[in-house]
Amino acid sequence: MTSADPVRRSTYRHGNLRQALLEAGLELARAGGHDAVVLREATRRAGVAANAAYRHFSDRDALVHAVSLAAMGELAHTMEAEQATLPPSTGPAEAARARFRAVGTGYLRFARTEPGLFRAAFYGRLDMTAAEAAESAGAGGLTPFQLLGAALDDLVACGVLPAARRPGAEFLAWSAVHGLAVLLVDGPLRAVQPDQADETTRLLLDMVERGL
Amino acid sequence: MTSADPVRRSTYRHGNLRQALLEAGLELARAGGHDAVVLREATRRAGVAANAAYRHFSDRDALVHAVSLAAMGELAHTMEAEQATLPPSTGPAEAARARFRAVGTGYLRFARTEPGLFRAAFYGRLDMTAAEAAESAGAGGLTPFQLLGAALDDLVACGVLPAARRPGAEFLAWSAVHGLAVLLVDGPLRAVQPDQADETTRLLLDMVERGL
DNA sequence: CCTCAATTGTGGACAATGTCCACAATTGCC
DNA sequence: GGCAATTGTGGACATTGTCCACAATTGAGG
Repeated sequence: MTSADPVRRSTYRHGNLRQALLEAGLELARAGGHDAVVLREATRRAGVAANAAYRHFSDRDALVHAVSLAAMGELAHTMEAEQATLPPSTGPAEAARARFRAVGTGYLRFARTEPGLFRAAFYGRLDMTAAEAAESAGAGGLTPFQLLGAALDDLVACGVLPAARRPGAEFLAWSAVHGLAVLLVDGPLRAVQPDQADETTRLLLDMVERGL
Repeated sequence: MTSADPVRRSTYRHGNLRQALLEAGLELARAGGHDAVVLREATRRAGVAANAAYRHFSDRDALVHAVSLAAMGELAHTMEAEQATLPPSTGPAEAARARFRAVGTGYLRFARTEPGLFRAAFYGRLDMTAAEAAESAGAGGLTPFQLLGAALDDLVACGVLPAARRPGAEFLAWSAVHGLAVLLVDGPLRAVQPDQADETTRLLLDMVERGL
């Protein structure tokens, strides 16, 4: 089942090829990560000749990069959704703590629910500009990285995290959560049972909270 | 400069093709990570027809996997070297702490020094058996994962780490260090300056020590 | 309304790669 | 000394990314 949906069109122009290619690329990435994003298959799904893609993406890499940003956007959505499910807390400090943990659990939920998109989100030859690009943002307009930063700011504002520890804290928390995600998704920990993964997630966030 | 060293040989048999392919694969991985390991190029460098590889590896994936294990072995060596440079410590607790940190700094040194091998070490469709395979061991016979476990055991033995926190601790420490490594090597943090990476490494290990 | 240039798609081609099949050279065991 | 297993070779095929020349369509300016 390589090519699906060979859309026949009557007009010579496609109309919205760039978007169609991006969506096809996202589907491919969802199924197999960034290196499952194959240009020709995307054009096939869009019902268009292979070369047409080059009118919208200079390169296969350009398509993959666009897919990366979109995948990061989906990650942001999952993180927002996780924060939205939080029960009302007792106090502001507890609320800030819960929001912070939700950033991590949302991140890991996404990685385990959409492993292909997760891998695609972080392997497109990207730098920090990608982590702050508007295309990578969720409904609230914040990228995953910015959601983490906001949660950390809240921790400081509520006195949970000493201000002296704030600088660079995003990279520490990010590293810990990202590391577990990578090990679970396509690292040596891929075989662990879901409930064990949940438990490890909890322990990891405990460690981060204590250690930050 | 695709194929180098087109070794001419007089005998029909190569003599040690498997090893030659593995070494060629390691060189390719060193230069470009696991997906730079291309079967035909490896055979070219070994001075042999492309199909000869199939007598020793069932698949390209099998070659990549062997390269992964070998790369993990090199990682183990770097970690051992890092531990070997430790100055004599004041007490056993300090020594255990230093050995533990050396595991992390060695890991990150390897990732930054040999990014290609590092990537290759962790993307070969591997599970925990790879982390404990003899091929992945260093001079001391321990794999990177086992070196970490030993360091944690020492922490417990010296009373630095409560025994109740020991179960699963390797996965927490590993996640944190691995995450930073991945973000630095081909994640969004690839552009940070070396001294900033050093500083972040230090902060990360502080966090882990406090939080474990 | 008509022309003409810019835009967007098409078709054919090329090199590279992983992998398969049939065949050849060599080795070593009985 | 013969014969079967092992190890390499040669040629082939499908797939992919990418390039070049060309075709269809669109839209702006006269």
